[in-house]
Amino acid sequence: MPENQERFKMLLKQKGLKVTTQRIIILETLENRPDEHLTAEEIYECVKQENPDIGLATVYRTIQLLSELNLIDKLNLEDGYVRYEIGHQRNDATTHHHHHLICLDCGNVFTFQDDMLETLETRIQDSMNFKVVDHEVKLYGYCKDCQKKNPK
Amino acid sequence: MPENQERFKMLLKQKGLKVTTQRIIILETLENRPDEHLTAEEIYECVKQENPDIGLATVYRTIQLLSELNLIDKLNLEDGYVRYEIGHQRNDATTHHHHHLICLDCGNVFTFQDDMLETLETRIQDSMNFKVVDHEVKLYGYCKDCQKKNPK
DNA sequence: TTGGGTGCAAAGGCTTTGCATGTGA
DNA sequence: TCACATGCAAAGCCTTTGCACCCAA
Repeated sequence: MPENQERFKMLLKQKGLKVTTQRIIILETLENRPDEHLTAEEIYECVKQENPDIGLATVYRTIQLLSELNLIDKLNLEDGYVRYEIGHQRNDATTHHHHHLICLDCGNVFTFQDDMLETLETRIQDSMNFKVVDHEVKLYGYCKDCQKKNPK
Repeated sequence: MPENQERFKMLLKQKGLKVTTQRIIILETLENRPDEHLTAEEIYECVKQENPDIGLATVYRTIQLLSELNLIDKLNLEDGYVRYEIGHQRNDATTHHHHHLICLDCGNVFTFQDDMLETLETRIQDSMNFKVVDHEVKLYGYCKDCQKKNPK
């Protein structure tokens, strides 16, 4: 798990950037919550518990940095906040993301992996002459628990 | 094509809302650009040519109304603007959208329809107990023309 | 007539930026 | 030492809201 941290430090050095306490804490915070999808404000709240003096601007700047380095992924649920999650391990070199199931009732976000999209991409590539390099899939609906709570 | 307009007028009356010049012009503007994905500001600029006195707030309010009535679709390209397009004709009762191909080079947005997603949805429904009611798919890559311009 | 609609300007709310100070290498 | 990083507050920017006036029905 601290694999990401090593990678982060390496990438920072490579770019002539500095390894600061704040940057490490922010990455750790995200690593400790692998299945959550936190807003900048939520990350800020978590991080403040470790380092009360940190500024929200630093959170925003670090998030942006982590995102550029592909260590975290963005997720936009169209509710006015951009959310972030630690990048999921990839054993190949692709930048393909996993996908999201968003419950319209409780708002929970679940993730899934499916390689059917690869087939779709090939099809698009052939039929429309469009070279796909990345994709994003969001499925909206009702999760198991919410279906039970509100049957019908 | 003015089918949407009739539908709009009907829905407005049904809800006790009024058919105003502004509302009609805004819908017409979107109908006249079926393959574009306009921001509120862009819609405002177009609409001002028909009615220079219109206010940006009215555009925002009408867009929201049209969106709630499912006459237009939202599209978020994560560039800080929400975009809108006239709803594409559906001969069934589903709310499924078409999908988008977004060129990372020229920024153009292309649309495509593919029913493979239905299969994916069924699969998710079975394997994860998640009842899918809507979906959104975005494929990022390079369009035909940009591939020609920048071969590699 | 009258309740919804519009225009304008101001306010909101998330995110970015400027600047003086702090700090890792 | 010194360039990069941080904190704070201010500014940006898209969007929403308050309010007085306007106009479909």
